[in-house]
Amino acid sequence: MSGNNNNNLNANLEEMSNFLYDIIAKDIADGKYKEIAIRYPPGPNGYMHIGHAKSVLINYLAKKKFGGIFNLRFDDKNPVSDEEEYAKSICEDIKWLIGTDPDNIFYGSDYFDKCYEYAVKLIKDGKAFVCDLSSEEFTEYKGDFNNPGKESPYRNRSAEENLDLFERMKNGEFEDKSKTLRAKIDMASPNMNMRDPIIYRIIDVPHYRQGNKWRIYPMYDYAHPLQDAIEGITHSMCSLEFENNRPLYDWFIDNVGIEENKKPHQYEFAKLRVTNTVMGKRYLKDMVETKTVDGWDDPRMPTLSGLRRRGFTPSAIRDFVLKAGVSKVYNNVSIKLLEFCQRDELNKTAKRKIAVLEPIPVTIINYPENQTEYFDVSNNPEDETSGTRKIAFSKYLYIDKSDFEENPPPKFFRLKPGGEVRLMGSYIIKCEEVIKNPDGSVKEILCVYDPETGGKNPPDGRKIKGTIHWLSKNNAEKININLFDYLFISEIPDDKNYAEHLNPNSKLEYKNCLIEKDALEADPGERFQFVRMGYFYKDCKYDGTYNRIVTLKDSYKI
RNA sequence: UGCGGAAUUGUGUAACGGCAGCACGGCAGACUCUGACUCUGUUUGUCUGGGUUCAAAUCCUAGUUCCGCAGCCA
Repeated sequence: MSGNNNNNLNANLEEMSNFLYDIIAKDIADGKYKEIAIRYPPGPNGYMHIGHAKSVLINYLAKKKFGGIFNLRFDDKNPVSDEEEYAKSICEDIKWLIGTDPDNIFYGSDYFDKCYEYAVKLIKDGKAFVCDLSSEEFTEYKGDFNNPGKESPYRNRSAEENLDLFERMKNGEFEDKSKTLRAKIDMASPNMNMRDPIIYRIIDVPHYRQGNKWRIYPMYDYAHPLQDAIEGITHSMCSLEFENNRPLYDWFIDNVGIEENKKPHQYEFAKLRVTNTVMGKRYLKDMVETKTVDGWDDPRMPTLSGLRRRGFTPSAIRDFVLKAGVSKVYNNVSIKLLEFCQRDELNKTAKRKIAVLEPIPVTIINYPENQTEYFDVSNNPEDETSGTRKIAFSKYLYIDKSDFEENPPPKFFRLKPGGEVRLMGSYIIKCEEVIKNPDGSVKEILCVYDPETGGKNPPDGRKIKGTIHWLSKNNAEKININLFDYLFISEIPDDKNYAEHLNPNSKLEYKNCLIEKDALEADPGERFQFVRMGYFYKDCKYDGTYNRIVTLKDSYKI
């Protein structure tokens, strides 16, 4: 299906290196671990995008490189936002991306009992307390960057009282938001995360997986390290914005009583950003809701479902992510790198087909009326094993509107009045006459063909610079073509004013395009290069519609 | 402003005291029955100022800029 890039999950493991893998390699060299345990922990509250792909791949490839296990763990501890549908799509997207299932699929919500036990332990140890402060009071007591916080008046409740209140929180005796369980750390800490953070809050909403079992739900900072510890994760990798949370991560690991040699450790890397699109879940959701795009799987979206529907291959996405690299620098990787990765793969694997976007009739005036002859054309000049196919030639042809210019600019090598051009794979033709519509547009072009040039060079040795694609009337089927391109022409600001940043060419729809007949019999999922137009993929939602995945590079530079 | 991070060419990423390299993009050329591919050439960089050293992107020092943290989000 795909060529060299298909193996980028295996081939480059040896030389694949980044600062995270250096840490792991050192830990293994030091004998700290024999093999590693890694996880990817999405909250099932949205669709995956290409930024998530980076995270998945960093984790999955670490397991491949160093040996061990790779868990998919749904961090599904928020009943308000987490949904089954999202979990399902994430499973699909990951399998599509890495070509296999994770070693395990776990659910953080299955650890709620364990988390509760640990919380009870913290209370008994005098390290957590039930707090009655309201949301507003909590914020006020927390202080700010310049001022230390104030201790909660409920901070010194007895362990017995806390135990009793906490259990009653669990049993649903209190209103939403009326009480929290907080860790007792340091209200004066310069790290805001350490100012007696909330570890449980009351949410009276049924959980998509646990039903009505729980009325209290743990916060990220508390649940995450425990989930890691429960699964025996060795290296917990997350994005940069959690650097300030690491001391808290360690605090919970230390105080909950995880054995020294079973303590997971958190490491941070910069998440992937890509030019000419947006990655934030809020933005993606907003674009769907404002109909800026047609849905989560709109082929212009950076979601994996969108990229998949556009026709991007998982191997190209992997290649892209690996080429973009891993560091701690705030980055903005060019979309052109993704396009390059996709072209690079498809150039080697995609069969060539001739398609005409905007057909103009061409009549070969010196060709017999009822004659058809067939030329052998390579399916892929890059791949000798791809074989050839037959293309029909007759008196009545179509060429693309863009391949004819009545008043050609300099260095225009395609068809022009009185000029010669090669019809790819067949004859050289010469433009004799242009017939116009009343509005001045081209209605038909009359040409003569040179019988000496069928699939071979002219005997007189003259050089014809231009080669264009074409279709015989009896070898043309109608299709629709969508030309997709990147979404935005510039950064979009916080005001979400998409309109003024949208790329007007991000989606161009063409009806009544023509394609070689036998292309319609293509295998599902097959990708084509429409000669000189780019790489295309049949839209899985709309039969008979082809999406352009990427253009050919500089195809029509004039 | 307190704390935590980060600064290498247009972009991304290497170099871990010893010739600043690679990829993408850009530009120029060669080739071409795809203006693609391929090939060749090419441009541009160590945030700033001091210091240590035979030698600094790398170590020290003082600054600058950018990012993150004050949700009962993650």
